[in-house]
Amino acid sequence: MSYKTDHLSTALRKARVDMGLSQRDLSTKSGVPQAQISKFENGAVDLRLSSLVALFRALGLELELVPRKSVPAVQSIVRSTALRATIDPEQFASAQIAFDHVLQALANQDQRPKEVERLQEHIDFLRKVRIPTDQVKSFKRWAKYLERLQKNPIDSEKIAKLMKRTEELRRQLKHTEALPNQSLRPRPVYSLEEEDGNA
Amino acid sequence: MSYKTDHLSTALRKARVDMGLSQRDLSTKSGVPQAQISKFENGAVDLRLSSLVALFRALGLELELVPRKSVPAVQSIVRSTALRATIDPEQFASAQIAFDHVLQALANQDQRPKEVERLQEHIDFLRKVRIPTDQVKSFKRWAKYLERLQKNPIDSEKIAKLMKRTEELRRQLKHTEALPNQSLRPRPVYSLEEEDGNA
DNA sequence: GTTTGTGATATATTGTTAGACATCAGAGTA
DNA sequence: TACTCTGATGTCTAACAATATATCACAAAC
Repeated sequence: MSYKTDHLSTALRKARVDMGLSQRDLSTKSGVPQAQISKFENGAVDLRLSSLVALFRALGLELELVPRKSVPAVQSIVRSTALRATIDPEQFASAQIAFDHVLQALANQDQRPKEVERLQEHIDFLRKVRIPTDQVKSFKRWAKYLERLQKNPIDSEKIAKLMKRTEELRRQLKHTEALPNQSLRPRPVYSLEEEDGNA
Repeated sequence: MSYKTDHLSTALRKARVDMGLSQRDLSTKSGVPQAQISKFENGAVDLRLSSLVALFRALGLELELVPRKSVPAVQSIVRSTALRATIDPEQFASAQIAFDHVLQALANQDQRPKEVERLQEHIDFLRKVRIPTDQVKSFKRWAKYLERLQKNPIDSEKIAKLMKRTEELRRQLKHTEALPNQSLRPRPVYSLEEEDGNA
């Protein structure tokens, strides 16, 4: 790699990790095979523009052409807007769906209304914060557990564990201030149909 | 071209033209064949990153990764710093050398000291302005004429024509204000050795 | 300790750019 | 008219990305 484009590959890796995506996730989102992503991130391949663009677009990034003397100014702008990682919207959406399923299951059992209420409050909190980059992994683990819960019958033990994990995640994020003007329409527990994917 | 990178190709063409470079000039500067440049500018090829970077670097441009929401801010910064085109430094340097050659020839003939003086004044002016993008072509034609002069014996008729063309160019640029703090060390007529190329 | 997710590699085939040349037509100039 | 520069296009071979698929080692979670 003599032509020094390391910054692009490292930026890709950083952006991907910050969004909590694995190489395989990004592969399905962008259409670029996981093997290619790995090679690119390690500087072992000279990608074509089309592949590059596909990768970056999937991460919400654009390639811009900047005069060399304006590079510092541009980078400072970018830094200032990217202090916190934004979880991949699709990923958050599926976490929400899973969470709603669980809540619904709990409501059907109409037991422990107090716990339902607390869980609802927690997810509302998570909905309105942005995850600091170093805690994306925690969020992802939590979301994954939620998905697993969604697929299996729920007993009281699992509910307890969900409570515990949710509160632990929230504790980790307690230093994260809420976004000022993010509308927080209280999503009803029973509305499960409004989501859909976008490629 | 479904992946819509037109802005990169049009930006390349614009930057290249603004610097007064032909596709072949850019080809020699960047190492990318002229045919590829033509195809890329017309969206007929899916270049590899290394080729892209070589092209952009040769024009003093860098590829930067920008979050989609920051793109407008970045573009406005770039626009504001690129109001005027900067002539390719190497190109200007060779124009200077040619000009000095001509001046020296005139000095050796030690005739028309007044005209020598006026020409010197003109080149000093050209040295300290930036060329508006729509007049790059005029500058280039003038520089080319200078180069031709350098290679052939100079007679009084040619001197007259050089005067005419130089003054015409300067007239075209009269609305161009001088750069405020560009040091204008008066280059002596007889120093011809100080230039050298950089790839 | 078994399962799962992760990133790094390997192989094989296919497709296309890279690269070096060669034209070629149009515009501008001598 | 002839000459020059410019950008677009075509041809050929070799190099290499694109793609699909399969492992593999490591770590974390259950």
